Amino acid sequence: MDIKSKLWIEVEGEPVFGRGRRFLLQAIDQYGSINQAAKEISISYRKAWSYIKAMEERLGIKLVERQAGGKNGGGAVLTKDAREFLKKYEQMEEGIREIIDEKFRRIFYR
Amino acid sequence: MDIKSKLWIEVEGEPVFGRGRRFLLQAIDQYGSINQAAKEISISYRKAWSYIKAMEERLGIKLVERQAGGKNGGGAVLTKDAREFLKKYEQMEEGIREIIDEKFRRIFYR
DNA sequence: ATGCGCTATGCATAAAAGTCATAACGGAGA
DNA sequence: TCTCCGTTATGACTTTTATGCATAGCGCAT
Repeated sequence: MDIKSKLWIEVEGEPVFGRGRRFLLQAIDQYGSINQAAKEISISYRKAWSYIKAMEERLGIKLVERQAGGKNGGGAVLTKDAREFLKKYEQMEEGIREIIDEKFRRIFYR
Repeated sequence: MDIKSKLWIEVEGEPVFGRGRRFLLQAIDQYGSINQAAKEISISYRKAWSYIKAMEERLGIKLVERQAGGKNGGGAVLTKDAREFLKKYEQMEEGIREIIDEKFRRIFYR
């Protein structure tokens, strides 16, 4: 028996940011390409693209600067806003998992 | 922008208990009927029934004692095991929401 | 006997998620 | 200049999951 938790941010009742999207942005930052990032975190390009589109629409912020064609076929980089948002979200998650796990052990397996 | 969180328990990777199921069991306890409970928390009887079935199968514990037919058409009551489980889960949720909300405000709206 | 409100469940429908196919872009190298 | 490559960008289809509908059976009370 395991405890699980999710943490996400909504705008007008629609999810805009969570763990999966965090992974995606981090991977884009690392690999410089949506395509490569998607492969790395094992989701389809289509899905990654939809995530980004939805995030940007709902937050009203440009998160990923894209280029189709050109050197290496193009690529994508995070905007400054994206980095700031990411940082805040990381702080948000920090420590929460531990609190929950500890509580679970204490209550269910004391 | 709001922060949301979910907390649930899994057995072998399958969810067995979360907030929705907690509401359901509490409502059954209160109303003495799956049907009435489902109406009260605005889900279909079908869904409530599926929840209970899955929970019982995965936990391997009988949670709800049911009777079809009889006085008042029958009804349902929680088993002792269900009450114990419910109590533990309630303790589990307690305080976590507050921690998350506080953290969210501090980080995103400081 | 009949009615009532309940449990029980198969089946159809709807919604969501995932997959596939295709187009366009623009630098690099032949 | 022209083709190739890896990328972004989407529409359309398929598969899976969730939801809702319809119907049957139960047993007390009247």
